[in-house]
Amino acid sequence: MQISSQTSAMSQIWHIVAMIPEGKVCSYGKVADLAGLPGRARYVSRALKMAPGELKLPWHRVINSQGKISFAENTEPFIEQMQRLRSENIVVNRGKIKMAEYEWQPDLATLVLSIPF
DNA sequence: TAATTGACGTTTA
DNA sequence: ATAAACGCCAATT
Repeated sequence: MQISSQTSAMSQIWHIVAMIPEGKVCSYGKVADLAGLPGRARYVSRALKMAPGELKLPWHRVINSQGKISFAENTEPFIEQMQRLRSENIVVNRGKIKMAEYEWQPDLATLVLSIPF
């Protein structure tokens, strides 16, 4: 694996995801915005897929803007994500949750000071 | 080198 | 509420 500017962008994303607190969720697009990559929601999904397992990122707390799990229903990862969310007291119905109730509201000051430039 | 693929989002119908 | 049509672009094929 090559350390490059791309890796840097991914690490930005990883830092953001790592900050999502238990019992809360954040959309791919929002993570991208917070990481300074507007319009790059798809890149967030790639970054999560490429993330080393040792980082133990709370990847299950990242869902799409419609409040739904993005893995196809009944697939192994879909089921795991749903179980992980429920284990944090998040109500999930048909892979969908109520965004208004669980969306993470990041504190900008903490955010800025937590991310390396 | 070129084409396809996605753990997505917004706009439009 | 649902769905299609775009836009996006690194990684994969």
